[in-house]
Amino acid sequence: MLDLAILGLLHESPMHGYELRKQLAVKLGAIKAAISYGSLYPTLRRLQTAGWITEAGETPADDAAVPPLTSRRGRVVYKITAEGKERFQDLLDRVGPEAYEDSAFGVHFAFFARTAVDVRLRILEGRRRKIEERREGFREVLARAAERLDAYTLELQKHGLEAADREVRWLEELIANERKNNKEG
Amino acid sequence: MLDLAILGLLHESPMHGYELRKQLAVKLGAIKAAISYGSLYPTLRRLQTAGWITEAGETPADDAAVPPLTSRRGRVVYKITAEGKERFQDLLDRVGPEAYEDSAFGVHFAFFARTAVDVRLRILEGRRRKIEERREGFREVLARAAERLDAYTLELQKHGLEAADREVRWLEELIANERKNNKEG
DNA sequence: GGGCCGATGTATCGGACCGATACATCGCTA
DNA sequence: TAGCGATGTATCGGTCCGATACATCGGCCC
Repeated sequence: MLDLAILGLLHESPMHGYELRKQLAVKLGAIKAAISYGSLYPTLRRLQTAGWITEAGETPADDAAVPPLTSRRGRVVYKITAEGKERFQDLLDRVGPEAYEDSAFGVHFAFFARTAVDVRLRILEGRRRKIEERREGFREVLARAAERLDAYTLELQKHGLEAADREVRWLEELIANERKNNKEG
Repeated sequence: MLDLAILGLLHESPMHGYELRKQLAVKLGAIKAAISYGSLYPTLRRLQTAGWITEAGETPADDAAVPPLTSRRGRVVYKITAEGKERFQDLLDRVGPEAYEDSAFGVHFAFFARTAVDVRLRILEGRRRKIEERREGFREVLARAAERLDAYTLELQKHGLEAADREVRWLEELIANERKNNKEG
């Protein structure tokens, strides 16, 4: 998941870790909290080892005269490689059922602008189906067992039902739009 | 987090792992997906080692005549201990900022029926503050950088804003209710 | 001038939690 | 009677988080 997000951002422009995290927090803000450094830096190293990104060395030392006693560790700027771009497209296209899960869906959606139309539709419809099932779960609980639940659990179920319902409608809209643009374009 | 959820459920009645997971899926359905066995069973063992739960042995072998060749491993029913109940109350009462986070908030809320009024209010207000901040974030992005975002990212931000807005209003309602009942009761 | 603080920046470690997998039993139905 | 889906316990590898550490830089107040 992080792989996709990081490759996607670096695809737009080279960046160092800190910046990456901030941009990610904005881009995925609606979906999940900012990712932690405990995930980010190890992942960056892994991506680098895999050859999908490289260090692009921030303005390489024109102040080499400065004694390296306090080994001045500056920012590390990463950029995506050609292999990285391939890998990115691969991750975008090869969508399994995971793509409908809460976290993965958000990341995929965030890069829809770079995703093929049919893949977009497949993801949106899969997601819709999933949320519909979730909604059905809430309905059943509320219909069959409402009297056995305490007030707060009940409230949580109702809130969940409402949220699911709204997400389904949101997805319907997006799907309709996608289909329309698909025909017109 | 799991500790709280499991102790809470076992506080209501003894249960075995599988059942625990199902009940949890219902109780927390609005918040998070069902917890995995890879989390559940290790946690059960941990809670048992800590002395907070014990095995309550499903109707202890009145069929001891059956040869134990196929070491018939039946269901393992767990029940909460006195120490476990103390621990549960402790977890309910000692609320730090984690309790406002997405996952933790849901679990805390699910056991509000067993939570003191002032603690309930503190959690609800903390949560509201947190979501208000999130909402503010969306507003700022939309106001300051909308033209620089692609259509999908924009859509995600708008959806996030709306969801945050609705959650704040939901929390307002709950808080108002809590205050009213507090005075009346 | 000097000290402090918050933002910027890289990095690690332990632990929480998940997804896949394995394996066994039970009751139903084809 | 064979197969299948639900029930049930359990482990393993891997992803990701939260806390923590440490260093620099700019601005602010005294």
